Order: sequence, then C-alpha cells, then structure tokens
Amino acid sequence: MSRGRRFGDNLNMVKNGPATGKSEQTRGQIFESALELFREQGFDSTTMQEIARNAVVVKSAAYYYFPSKEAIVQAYDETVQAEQERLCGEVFAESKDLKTRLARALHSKLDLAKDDRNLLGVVFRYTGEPEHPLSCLGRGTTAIRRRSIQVFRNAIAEEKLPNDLRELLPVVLWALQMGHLVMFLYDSSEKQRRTRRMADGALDLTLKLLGLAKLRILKPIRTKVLALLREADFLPEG
Amino acid sequence: MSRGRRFGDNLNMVKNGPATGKSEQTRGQIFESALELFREQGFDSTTMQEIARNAVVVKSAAYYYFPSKEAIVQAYDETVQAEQERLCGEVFAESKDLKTRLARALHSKLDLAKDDRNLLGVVFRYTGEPEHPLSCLGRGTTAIRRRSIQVFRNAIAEEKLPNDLRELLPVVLWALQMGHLVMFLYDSSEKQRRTRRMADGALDLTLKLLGLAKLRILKPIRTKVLALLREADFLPEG
DNA sequence: GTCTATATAGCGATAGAC
DNA sequence: GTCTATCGCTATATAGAC
Repeated sequence: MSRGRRFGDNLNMVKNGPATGKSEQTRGQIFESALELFREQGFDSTTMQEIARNAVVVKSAAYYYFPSKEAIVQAYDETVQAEQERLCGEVFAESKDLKTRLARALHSKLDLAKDDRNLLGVVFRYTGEPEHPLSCLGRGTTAIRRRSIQVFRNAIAEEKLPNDLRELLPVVLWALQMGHLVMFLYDSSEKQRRTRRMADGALDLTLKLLGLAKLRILKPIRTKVLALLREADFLPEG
Repeated sequence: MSRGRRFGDNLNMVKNGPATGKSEQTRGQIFESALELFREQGFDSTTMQEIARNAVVVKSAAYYYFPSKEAIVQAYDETVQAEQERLCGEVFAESKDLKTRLARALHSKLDLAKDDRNLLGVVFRYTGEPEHPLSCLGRGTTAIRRRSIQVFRNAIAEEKLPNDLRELLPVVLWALQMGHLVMFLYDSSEKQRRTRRMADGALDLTLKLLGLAKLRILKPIRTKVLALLREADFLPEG
C-alpha cells in the first residue's frame, strides 16, 4: 500500500450523507478505505465487510454513511465533478479562446478519472433504469448533471452565438463527453490515446460545424438539427 | 394472470445454454416464469427463488439453465433480435424504398419491446464494464451486436453508396437505435410518442444528410466525419 | 447524532443423485 | 446430461446502546 497521494483521497469536498463535525473523519476513513479496495481488487469483488474492516469500523457503520456500495461511487463522482469545475474555472479565467476552453472542458474528466476507470464504469450501471436513484440520466442525479452541463455553458459563455445554440450546445457537449467517457472505458490503446484523439477530432468538427452553420444552403438542415435536439432533450429538468 | 399471448412466450428460438431435446421444456418453463414475474414486479425485486418456484423447479435447476438472472434477460434479448430480423426480412423483401426500409429497421425494436421496458433497461446495466460478459458493448455480446448491425446493412443493401459509407452507415444507424432505446426507457410521453417522433426525425435528417454529402463545399466535412467515425469504431471485432 | 449487535433472506457454488 | 440438497457468504433492515 505504498502509493502516493492520489486524486480522491481528499474528501473534504464530499457533502452528501451525515457529516457534522467529528463524523467527517469516520466517513472519510470509510470513503478512503473503499476507494483503496476498489482500486486494488475492483468494485464488484470488494464487499462492504472488507471496506468496513479496512476502515476499522463495523459493517453497519459503513452502511450508516453510505446506503450502498454504489453510493460510495457516487460520492467519488462528486469529487471528480468538483475538481473539474475547479480546473476549468482556472483555465476559463486565463483564456478567452474557445478552442482552448472547450479542449480543457472535454479532456478534464478523462484526466481526472484516468486511474479509476473501473470505478467510472459503475456510474453507468443504472443507465437503463430511469427510476433508480443512481441512474446517470435519472432524477436522482439531476444536480450533478446540471453542474456538468454548466461547465460547458461557462466554456462558451464568451462567444457570440444565437440563443438557440447557446442553449443547446452545452447539452450536446455534455452528451459528447458522456460518449467519450464510455469510449474511454473500452479503449485498450496505450494511455487511451485513441479516445483522446476522438475528443480532439470531435472538438475540431464541432468548431467547423459552428462555422458552417451560417451558410445559407445549410439553413434548413440547421433548423432541423436544432428541432431534433430540442426533441431529444428528454432529461428530467433538462 | 389472464393475459393473452405476448411476444417472448415462444422460446423455441432461444438457443444458448443446455437445450437437448426434453430439457427444452424445463428451460422454457423457467424462461416463461421469469418473464412473467419480471413483468409483474420488475427485474430487481424478482428473486431466482421465486422464478424457480413459479416454474415448479428447485432454485439450482434454474441456475443450471441460466447462470444468472441477467442471463435470462439476455435470452429475452435474443428472442427480440430474432423477431426483428424476421420482421425486417419481410419488409425488405417487399419494398426497395430506402425510407420505408430504414423506418421499419429503426422502429421494430421499439415495437417489440414496448411492453417490456423494465427488462430492456437491464440490457444496459453493464455498459460501463467492458469485461463483463453481459456488457452491451463488450466481447460477450459481439454476436448479437453483429446481428443487430447486419439488419441495417441489409436495409441499405439496395442503395448505390460509396464504399466507406456503406461500411460505416450501418454502425451509425445501430448506434442511433441504441440511443433511441435509451430514450425510449426515459420517455414518459403517452405510448412513447416522443421517441417515435425522434426516430422519424433522425431518419429524415439522415436521408437529407446523405443527399447533401455530395455537395462540393461539404467534401472536407464529410471526410472529417468519416475519419472520426472510423476512429470511434472501438467495438471488439466491430 | 453516531454507531453496534443481531436477524433475515438472497445469491451462487458444490458435491453428488439419477 | 439433468437435476437436487445443502452451505457459506453477502447485503441490508432493524432495534437499540451510547
């Protein structure tokens, strides 16, 4: 267990669940213990017993802080989200260049989660079950999804754009990021270079399409695409 | 339990697992029993015990035929796939019109699964875990994915298309269908009309884009899009 | 509010009967 | 090959101690 400090070890940013004063420490122990075991032996083969034992608490204590193993992953997800906001905030303050900003926004989650791909995968587990509190597209995750979309809204904030695009583009970029995350998980190329190239390519293409959107011949297509996107905007509280 | 015959009740098309002669009946009982309970009380709240009891076998017998509850869903998925192939085969034999064929291909899975959306959701459960045998994008499901893509390959078989498009379009359409399936699950509009409109809109747009692809100004974009799609083609044995 | 001890029920593996 | 009886491990709910 001679690892250096890794992202996620700092839990002060985690907010959900009981956390008044002293208990923060216990919660922290459990959270760290879990991440450690997840990284060592994967999510599924780690049991709540082990997490508790490793954190020197009894199993029910672990359940007191996290209603399920998946809830720990959700907490992890929130630390990643917070870190992305911080990172992008820095870059956005320094540069007004759209490409720079979008590149940072699109790559930062990959950067942050690169050593925890097995954990990231669990985030998608309830994609197909809308009512599940941890469904990554469901009501239970509206808050974090909103934050994630907001990052892209901030990224394009300095641009002159028609209102419809300003409204829809962040959601499209967020969806793009979700796609990249899945691809990231399946990418067996060294250091997931392939997904990185994809992200760069998708960014180039997006910028090019934004430029072309002004052409007159493409007006009907643009209208159609936007209408379709609006129709596709099926998420709870968008 | 006074339901009429529903799709999926016919199991003779299910092939995986042991099924030599007589045992087909036992397997069938278990399969039907499971679908019945899944429909009544959902996937998660149905236990293997109940499935077995309802099928008048002992629990281990159920495990003999299906290594897990999820495996039953996969078997269901295969019956849906087979049915889609049959349906589309009929339509493709009758009409050479691209729009008709693609509409049928894009809508048929929605038609077939419309009463089993909670079951459909389980198919996506291991999307984020590439190594899981039931990951809908992983190695374990290559065979059924291939079949699913083949339907779209057949749909465009009669068209004159450049080779690169002929190769990539089926995969794109398959991905589109996957997206529609997820949307279908989250669609709270009556009879999921919204998703149906989406599918129609996406089809129109696809046809329009195919037409526009020939324009000279768009040549660089087309090249870029195709390169990106090829790069995105990350699935095992594509 | 924080945590413990205990209890129920399910999963899934195993050895072996027929 | 088909199926049974049984077992250990796990998740998670609950009552209640501090």
